[in-house]
Amino acid sequence: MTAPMEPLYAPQGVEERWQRAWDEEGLFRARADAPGDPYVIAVPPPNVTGALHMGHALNGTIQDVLVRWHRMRGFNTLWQPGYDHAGIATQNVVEKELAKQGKTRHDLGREAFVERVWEWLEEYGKVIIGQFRSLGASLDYERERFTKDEGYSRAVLAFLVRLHQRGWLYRDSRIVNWCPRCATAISDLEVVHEHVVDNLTSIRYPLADGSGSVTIATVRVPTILADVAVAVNPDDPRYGALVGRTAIVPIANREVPIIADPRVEIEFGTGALKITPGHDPLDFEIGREHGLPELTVIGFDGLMSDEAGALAGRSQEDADREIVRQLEEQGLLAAREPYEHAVGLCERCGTRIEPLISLQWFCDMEDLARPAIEVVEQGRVRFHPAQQGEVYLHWMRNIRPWCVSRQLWWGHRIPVWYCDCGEAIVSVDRPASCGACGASELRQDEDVLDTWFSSALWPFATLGWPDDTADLRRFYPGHVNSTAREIIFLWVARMIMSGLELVGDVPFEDVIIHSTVLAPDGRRMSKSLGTGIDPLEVIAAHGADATRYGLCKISSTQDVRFSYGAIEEGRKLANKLWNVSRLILSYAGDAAPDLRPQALEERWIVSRLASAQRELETGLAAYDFAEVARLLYHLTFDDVCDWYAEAVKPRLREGDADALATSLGVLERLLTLLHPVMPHVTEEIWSNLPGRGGRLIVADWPTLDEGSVDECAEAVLARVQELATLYRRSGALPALDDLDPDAQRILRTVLRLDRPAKDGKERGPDAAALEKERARLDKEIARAEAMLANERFVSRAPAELVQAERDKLDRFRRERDALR
RNA sequence: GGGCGUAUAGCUCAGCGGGAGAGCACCCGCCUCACACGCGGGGGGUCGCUGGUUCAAAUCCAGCUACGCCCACCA
Repeated sequence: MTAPMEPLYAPQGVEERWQRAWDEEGLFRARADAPGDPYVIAVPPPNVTGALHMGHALNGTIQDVLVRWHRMRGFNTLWQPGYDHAGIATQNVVEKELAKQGKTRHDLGREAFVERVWEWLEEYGKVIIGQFRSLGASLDYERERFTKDEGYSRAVLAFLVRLHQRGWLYRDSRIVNWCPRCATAISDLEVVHEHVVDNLTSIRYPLADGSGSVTIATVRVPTILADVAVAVNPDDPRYGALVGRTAIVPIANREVPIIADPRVEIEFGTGALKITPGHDPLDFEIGREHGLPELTVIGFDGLMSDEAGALAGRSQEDADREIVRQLEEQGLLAAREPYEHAVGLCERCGTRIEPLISLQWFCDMEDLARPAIEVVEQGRVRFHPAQQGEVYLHWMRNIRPWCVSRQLWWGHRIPVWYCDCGEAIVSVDRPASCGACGASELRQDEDVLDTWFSSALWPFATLGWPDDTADLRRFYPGHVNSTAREIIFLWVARMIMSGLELVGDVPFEDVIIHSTVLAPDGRRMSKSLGTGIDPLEVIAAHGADATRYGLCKISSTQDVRFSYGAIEEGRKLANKLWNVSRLILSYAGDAAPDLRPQALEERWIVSRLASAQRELETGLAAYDFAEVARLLYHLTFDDVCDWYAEAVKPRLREGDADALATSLGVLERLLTLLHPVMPHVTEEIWSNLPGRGGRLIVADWPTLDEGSVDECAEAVLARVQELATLYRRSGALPALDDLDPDAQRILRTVLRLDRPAKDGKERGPDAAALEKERARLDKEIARAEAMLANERFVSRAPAELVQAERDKLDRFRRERDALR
């Protein structure tokens, strides 16, 4: 014992001390040559610029509970930590720093800017894994990896080369989501949608032969300058005669064909759609299929471009006003009304996305997706909860090409070299010369890869892939990936695809999609809303164990409100555990722990521990951490403290050898079961156990045999508990003659029947309480009798159910009689 | 527009085919030699609404309402 155990458990100091000790003793370390079956989880690499938030805390807790449980069961556990370089996010952070000095990245130039990012990371980045420590996360901190580490970077480039070899990679000018502020393309998954109110403007396009006009509707008036066609649905009876004729785009005065395309919605607007391949994804597709020109009037800065003529350099809002004014003058404005619709925003900076045509690298995904669909269909990869697997499958079955290039400076530079002769060489290392013309003047592609392109390799690039390392052979495939719902597609799907393609096996078997933690009022936790709760502050105030318990407790549903009540419950559990340990240790001191029970309360608690363990293991295996928390709470409070400890106390005082040994055994077992959820307080108490060497973190998890549950003892105790409640409620104690002597002793002990009453305040039978109890029993008896009188129930319900009802009726009648 | 989820005690949630539960809050009684951050007892609920299936529905099915999330090329 390091210090006398105070009645109030204070996690502060204790937790930090154990975090340091476990680490220094190397208990988190995983070695390829260590014994035991491997159990592997890779922590979702947080952004290098990030700080621990509640989602990380929940996810870290879930993973740590699993990892600690498996470690105790003798698995060779590897919980791999690390960081994601987070290309666009990190670049934005450093650009903001520069902006404070009035500079842009272009003032520094590419090399100096990237150098600046590294410096920034050195000073301010990479703090979050350290914050995981305060949660008690038993990560192998020595294995910290970064997606921009040298070895990891080579893996990323090797992935791209492989895709090229497979023929899935291609470069093309296509329409992409362009963020004018970040000045880069982003993937569909990095676009967030927000509802806004714009104007829906209906514009008359005169027919070239002067025979009338066709009216289109748009929310983006300025883009009419880049219109190249008007499309109608071929099945639209209103427009059948127009197809093949020519319309004139107002302002631009351009003659464009009227074409038919089934993707035009007959119901929407006027049923006629202006086609602008340069500024709309659907129009782009229609344009390519109909061989239409691709005009542009908006530039990469989001402003009207030179092609917009007189409006060049103006904002789209200005252009909108100006064009509407002119249309009105010309009598071509048919209608203009407010219209609510969804617009795409950049996930990182909130800027409105411009669909623009640009030259990018794309990867066709169908062949990558096919095996990744199969492994989920076949159950080789399972989602928890299972419905999330359907979400995954739906997306995978409709997968679209992935735009992997980004016009950023911070990231993995695309390993493609261009020669003036037109040759493009895809290679991990810079080629010495052009294979086609022999020239040595090669230019590397300026762009970098999507940050998710590198995260996709996390489960095996961290183990040394593409090299055939001992780690890779030992620790791949892994077992569990626990993550947030919003990155199923961005990350989980791509890991499964890359693992199957590059290593030939799934990266993990179970995908846990954990809850989204909402603020206590049900709103999203966010800094800007002021609804965020910092887990570090919660840990500092209530302790890591309490926080872990609380997070487990609330982790059951898809969305869950953060609750201080759940944390508080965890704190009370830690305190309760601490105090019952003080009780047992103060008596049992140097006894040798034993779990071969003699007396009834011992047989009972040993049985309870076993059945609770069984339920606990079921809960853990099903990733039902809320159930795990519930079980541990009731096991500790109700079973161990309120009943076992109360019952055994007099025997402990008397120095009964069996009681001393068993109570220590019970305590040890309880600490073992609690350790995965509450590692610090349990380790602290464990270290106070006399003559107990070693650490709880690596202690043996008990194995259960067939006879570990004593149903008889549990039944007798249940009867004792009922009688005690009846007495406490009514002051009346039924005859005990039919009770086991041990049971009578326990009842007398917990009810303190052998103690003299104070101040003559002897509590006699309470007539009202007794009457109430009688009424309750009468009701139960009537209900059971009615059921058994129901012939359909007796004949159709399962026999054991009918028997159970008979047993209940007997018991109720017995108790009713006892109350007379 | 498609998909998913949630509606049970004042609050946060469990239960998911046979006696309405937990924690917190509330009321009453206890400083009982582990813990007053504790112990014991108690009050409080047409289990969102409407139908259906069943001997039996909080629990299964259908529809409705409200809220939340994800996906989506209706301009």
